[in-house]
Amino acid sequence: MYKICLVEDEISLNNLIKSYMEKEGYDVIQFYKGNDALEYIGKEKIDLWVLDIMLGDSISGYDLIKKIRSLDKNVPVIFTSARDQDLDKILGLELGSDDYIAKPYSPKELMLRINNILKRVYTNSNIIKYDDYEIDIDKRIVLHNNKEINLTTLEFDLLYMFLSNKGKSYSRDDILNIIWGENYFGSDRVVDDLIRRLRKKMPKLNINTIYGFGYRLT
Amino acid sequence: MYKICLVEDEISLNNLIKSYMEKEGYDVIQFYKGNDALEYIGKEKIDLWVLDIMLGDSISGYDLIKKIRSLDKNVPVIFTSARDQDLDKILGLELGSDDYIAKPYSPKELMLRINNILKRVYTNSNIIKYDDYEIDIDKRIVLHNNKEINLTTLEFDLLYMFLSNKGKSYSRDDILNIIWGENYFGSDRVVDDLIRRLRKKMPKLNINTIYGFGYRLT
DNA sequence: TATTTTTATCAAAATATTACCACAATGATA
DNA sequence: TATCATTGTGGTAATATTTTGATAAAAATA
Repeated sequence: MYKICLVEDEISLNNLIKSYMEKEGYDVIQFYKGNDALEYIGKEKIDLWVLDIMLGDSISGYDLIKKIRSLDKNVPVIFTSARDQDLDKILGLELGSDDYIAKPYSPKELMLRINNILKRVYTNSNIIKYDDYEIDIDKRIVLHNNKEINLTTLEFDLLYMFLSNKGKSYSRDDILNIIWGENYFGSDRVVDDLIRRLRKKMPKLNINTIYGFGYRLT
Repeated sequence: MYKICLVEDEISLNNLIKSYMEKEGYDVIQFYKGNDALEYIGKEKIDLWVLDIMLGDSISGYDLIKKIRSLDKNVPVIFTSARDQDLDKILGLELGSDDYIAKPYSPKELMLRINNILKRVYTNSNIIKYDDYEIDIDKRIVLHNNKEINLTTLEFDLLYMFLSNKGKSYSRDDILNIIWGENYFGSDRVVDDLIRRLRKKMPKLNINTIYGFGYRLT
């Protein structure tokens, strides 16, 4: 599920857009004040920002984009504005995959744009999301709030096994066969330790122990 | 400098796109009305057309493309449209190097498409940049601050493999298959050594080792 | 509750993998 | 054939990872 952060000081518009987004199945974090949004940046991994340029307080959309970009050069951002001259400023930024939509816009149009952008930016990649983790299968890397978590080959394979069948229970034998292959005949206690290492590196992973059987990711 | 002709009846969108194009360094001729555009066709040499299908007056994008094609069979054209069913009609045309983008589109996306098409159609060099390196794929040469770095065949193939999918992790087997082909049955230690040689010649290349798996260029 | 079985944790030991180098083999070229 | 550039090989050193074994903790069982 994509997480969208919406910053808009017109309260009724903000709520309207939010409900549209939620209807579409997005997870929405909304802010009415630039200050609150500014403080929030970096706390959670956001997939798309929708920023009004003119916010009621001393913080503007420009201030927000600067901080956002300092932490993530690629996350898409859609600006909204009522004034044409703001466009030039935005163009001056030349940063990331930005987009612009002039006020007054129809919520429908905004939603179409959002869908398009998310599809374009995230579709060609093979990325699985879990909590705040982003697991890129092709690159074999795991990001947590844009910071890379370094997994060994076995650890990554185990993680991938769990993710490719979320909720499935794996016996120790299953895991040995999948990760170590059928020619491994050592002790099955290695599984415990691999699980331990993965839990340690990715504490938010919900790996359940099934006593007397094996493990499961929920 | 490329000359782009933009035909779009939504005035604000037209202006927005025009300023994006100019920002990118293109020479833009804009029309709000199909009639004006129709009259203009053939007057100047245009490198790329961006046509809205539904124009406000009696002339549609289809009428324009017919006249354009009667004079130039190859000039690339990008259609824009709000309606899905228009897509089928366009595909039915089967003319020239056309492209299609659905409304509402993000200006960024349109610009990306435009850049790609112009590059594909008008340029025959294919140069990838990485740090201070310039890699010319067709000529198979690498420049570093305008000084040529001499790579062997295998080294260049490896470099090209990495560049064609930046960030992707390649297992040793992947690399053996891609570089040496499927009929190679020697030791996979050749991979290490090829990596070592490439690293030595191009030290700024960020080739990561994935212990127990393979390598990745970031 | 006491006992047994299973799992978690940790650090040291064992193992596996990779970097590096020099040299041998190969293959193209003059 | 001699020369040259390139590629493959094998050994060693350096590194990263995994396994092991001991003990503690937790869960099931009687």
